[in-house]
Amino acid sequence: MINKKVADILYEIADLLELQGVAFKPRAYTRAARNIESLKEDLAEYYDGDRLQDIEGVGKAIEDKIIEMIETGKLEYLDKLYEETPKGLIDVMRVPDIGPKKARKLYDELGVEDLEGLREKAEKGEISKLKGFGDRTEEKILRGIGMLEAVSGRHLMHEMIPLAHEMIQYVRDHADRIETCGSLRRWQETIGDIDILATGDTEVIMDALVGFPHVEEVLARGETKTSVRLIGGIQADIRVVDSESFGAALQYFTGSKEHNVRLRQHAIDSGYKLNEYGLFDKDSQEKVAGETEEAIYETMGMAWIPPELREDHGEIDAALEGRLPDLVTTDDIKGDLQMHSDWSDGRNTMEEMVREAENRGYEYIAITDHSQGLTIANGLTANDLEERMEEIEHVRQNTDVRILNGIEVDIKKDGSLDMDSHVLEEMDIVLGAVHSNFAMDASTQTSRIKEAFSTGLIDIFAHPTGRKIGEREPYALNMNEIISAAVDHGVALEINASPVRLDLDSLDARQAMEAGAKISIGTDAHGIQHLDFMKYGVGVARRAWLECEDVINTYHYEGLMKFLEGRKNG
DNA sequence: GCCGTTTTCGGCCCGACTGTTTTCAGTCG
Repeated sequence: MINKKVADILYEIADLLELQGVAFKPRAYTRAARNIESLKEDLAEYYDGDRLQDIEGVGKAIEDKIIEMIETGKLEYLDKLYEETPKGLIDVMRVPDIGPKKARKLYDELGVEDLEGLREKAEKGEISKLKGFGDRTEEKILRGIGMLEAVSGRHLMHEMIPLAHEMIQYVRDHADRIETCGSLRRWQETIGDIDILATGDTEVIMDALVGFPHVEEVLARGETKTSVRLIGGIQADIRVVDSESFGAALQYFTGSKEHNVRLRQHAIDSGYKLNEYGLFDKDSQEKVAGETEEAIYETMGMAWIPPELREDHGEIDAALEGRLPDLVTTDDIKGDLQMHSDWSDGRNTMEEMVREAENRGYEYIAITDHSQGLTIANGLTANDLEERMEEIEHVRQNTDVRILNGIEVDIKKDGSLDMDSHVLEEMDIVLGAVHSNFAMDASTQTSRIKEAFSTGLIDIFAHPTGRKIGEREPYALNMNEIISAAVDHGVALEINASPVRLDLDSLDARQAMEAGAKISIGTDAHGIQHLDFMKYGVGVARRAWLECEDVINTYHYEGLMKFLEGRKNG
């Protein structure tokens, strides 16, 4: 897929144009980049079919640039922009409170070309002498650079949720009503900052917030909005509104930005104006909705849109046409199809895992310890599996939870499986996964995996891309081919719910669903507390527009068996 | 640079907060 590469260049053009003070074009490039990024098909196929302009946001000029990139691997326009505007200025813009205008001014008047130059000028006190800048700005810049270096940027969901909850608990008693919004409410896989909305006495709530023990610095404090920086450089914004505006504020503060821009445009087109205080009739200025989110969407002629869908990925049109999906929920989950016991690298016994599954009300679980090749994870041999079976039989006698005798079998370099086929045929469920030779090129890696699918022995392809967020890039892969092979062989693709994996991600999962593939959400638990990761996987599934029928572990036990046996017979 | 059952030209979301200014531009979400 060249999509990501092309999108990144378009983003870069947008940044550079913004630095030049060019109006509107940056938005056009950003929009095109976003749409290309979320494209299901390879851009090369649009090129081959002469359909590039079918992509929303791509007109003649951007089409020409994409063609040039595909045909020559270069883009003259980008080189020209570099000559006029140093690339390092894009980093300068990432410093809080520095946008395109200030970055440009620093370049024009002080010759600042990158972060290092910015630091140097700030330390020398040259920045505060510039017109429009002052001592406070200079201090802020120095602090901002330090923060950029300390914080890699976004944070993982499971680290942010406890912090957000703690903060809400701390402020709750002082507020009438309080909710998390932003990317947390949308279940985005990584979180930039914590957004909280409340109603009540503004002064009291803001005082409570800045008194929260983890607050390191108050970044801004106004009448309705306060921003603080918490430990680890995490920013939290709290906004207080009247209860009659709560729905409008919740909508606005949940985002995404792209969804809001599109929704506000739709409001204008329908004769309204939408802001965080309500939906207003354009002519009379009369408020027609605002207390609830539902009323805002409904007044504009559409169904309420679940936060997970609010990414401007087609949800507004779907809502207008009454074809929003009936999204899967955590309550729909009947069992967990990937977990490890102390037979391989899990921390808990099978018995303990089963008790926790009972607590969660599951109908079934699959115990999927690693296979022999994964020695680092104490992978099991055929003999081990026989012994483990005795324990499974024993535990089965004391529980209503159905225990599937499973394995996560390693897919070897040549696509063969790390276990004899007659052993795998005896298992209730087989997960296949790649744990080595990540560095193959895309076509070799894709063939390797398809080869494994063609054995007919794999029920679920686990953590399909192998990525670990912020740690390891996904291996090179032709996802289109993998998905269509999965459909052909009846292999379910996993959404691995471990918060560092979330693999498939929501875009791939949506693509898989649209191609007719089935999905399994598994926690990959290596201990009882990890079974709680299910909610993150469901978050991904919801962001992928998945309904119950798409997700095999929403099926009752009989339904799941039918799927697994249907595969084997098919 | 893109787009169009109000437009093929003239629009392009909207408001809060800060710092540096004496009324507002820039940044942010």
